[in-house]
Amino acid sequence: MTRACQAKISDIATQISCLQCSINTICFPSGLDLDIRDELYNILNHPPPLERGDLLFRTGATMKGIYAVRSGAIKTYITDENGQEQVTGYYLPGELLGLGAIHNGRHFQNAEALESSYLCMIPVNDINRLSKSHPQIQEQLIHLLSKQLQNHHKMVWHLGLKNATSRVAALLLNCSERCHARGFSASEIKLNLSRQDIASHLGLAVETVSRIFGQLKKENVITFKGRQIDILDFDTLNQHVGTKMATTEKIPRI
Amino acid sequence: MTRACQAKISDIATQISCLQCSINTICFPSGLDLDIRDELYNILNHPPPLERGDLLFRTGATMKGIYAVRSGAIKTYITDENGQEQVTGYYLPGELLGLGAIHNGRHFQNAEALESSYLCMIPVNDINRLSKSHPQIQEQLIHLLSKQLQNHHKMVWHLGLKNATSRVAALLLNCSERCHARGFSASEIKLNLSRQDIASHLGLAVETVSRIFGQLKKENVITFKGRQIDILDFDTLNQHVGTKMATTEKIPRI
DNA sequence: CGCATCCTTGACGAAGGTCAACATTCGTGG
DNA sequence: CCACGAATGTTGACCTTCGTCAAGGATGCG
Repeated sequence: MTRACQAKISDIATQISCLQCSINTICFPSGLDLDIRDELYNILNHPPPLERGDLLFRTGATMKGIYAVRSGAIKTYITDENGQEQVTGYYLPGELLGLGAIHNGRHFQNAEALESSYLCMIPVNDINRLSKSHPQIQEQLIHLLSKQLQNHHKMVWHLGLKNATSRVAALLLNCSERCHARGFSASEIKLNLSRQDIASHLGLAVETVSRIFGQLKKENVITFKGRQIDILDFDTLNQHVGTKMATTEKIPRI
Repeated sequence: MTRACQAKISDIATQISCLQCSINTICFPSGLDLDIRDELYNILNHPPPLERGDLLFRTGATMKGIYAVRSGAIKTYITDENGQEQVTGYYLPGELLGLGAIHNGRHFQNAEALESSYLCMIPVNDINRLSKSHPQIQEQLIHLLSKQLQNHHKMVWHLGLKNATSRVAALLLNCSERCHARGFSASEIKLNLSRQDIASHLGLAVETVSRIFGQLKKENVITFKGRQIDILDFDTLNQHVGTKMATTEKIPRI
């Protein structure tokens, strides 16, 4: 499954700068002394580029540091005792992965590149060392962890939806929202998960996913060619999920 | 829905001491000066006890602090535009809730007591103030956030299982594991979610949950009376989920 | 060009949702 | 303490949705 990690990163369309990267508040927190910013920049580690199918880490592996996707895409999955994969998440440029391993130093799932991918990594030792002298770094980390936790709450919500179309709609909107948050198009998304990956993530059969995609296309809700998806009708997708996604900013009702 | 928050906490069986509480590493980190421990103890806030049905916080509400369940049980849920509840999680004694709101100061979901419940609360301002002088507090918070993130990865995995029995089995094992981690019995669990709550959480119909419970009882995998459940056969439940749950400590494969 | 992988489509059957009736539990007030 | 009603849980019959199996296309890579 794993191949040599020698990649030609051809697809720079999905590459982002540190400005859009969600890790940049760690790398370059505002208000820090210049020497610390330099130091942070120096410890920022660039692992070898990954090609499609390369593993970034495995279940049980020792955590080396926090990864940020710079370009490409990563999926995480669990493998059960029969060798069946179950996709638990996907990570787009600017997003962090591996945070769940901080507390015990071991990864809980496998992480695999969906396409040629560049990553940044902050070694865990350096974080610990630097954060002793600079509490701001920890503050930022808490912020990021909390945000990711909230994203997972959303995911739990979406996976609890009762029918297949709703779950697919939720996935599409979630992907759209995350792309948009990173400065990409909200409507033209490239979700590099295979139909099998999507099915596995949502607890569906591949054929069901394929049929739902076909159905949504027929109803002019989306168009797609392979894994390039264009959302035409956000309202209909939102109706399937049952509520607007932008609940984060909802006005308190009392 | 909400009633007056005047509770007689009669069920002290599920009450735990600070020793088993997952917040205690924040409240009383080892190696801290005595005066700081005193200060931490003083800022620890005890909100009025909740009765079944009382809301702890609502979607969109300003986050006041981090809550820890001391006794009782709390569920979190999202309400869609049709007023339909969808349960996104439940919290047992010793567990924290509200961590997902740290990054933006607003709660994303509703939290409601499933039974008479005591909580502890650390006001967010005090955490911020104290952690400036005591980085250990932040370290602990990062640890706890990471752990909860990993729990959510598990939940995403469980909700992606393809059939109803697997998802119910995963819920039971998850509850059992969490009870056990707090020093309660792993086999005799009191899951105070209604069948409707369980169904909503797992994306099933109430009747399906009821039938699966009945089926598992007939197969001598569990027994139950109302919401008091005894697990008789962990192996069968694990087989339904497809893998051992105790993957956290799994040996790395390379 | 040819093979492998991924995706789509159809036919069929099984799993689970819906509707309805009934049972049980729990809280309330007499 | 009992009686009543509301809320919760269970069971059965039926029907929809989704999974399975099988075949055929599309796409990409060597």
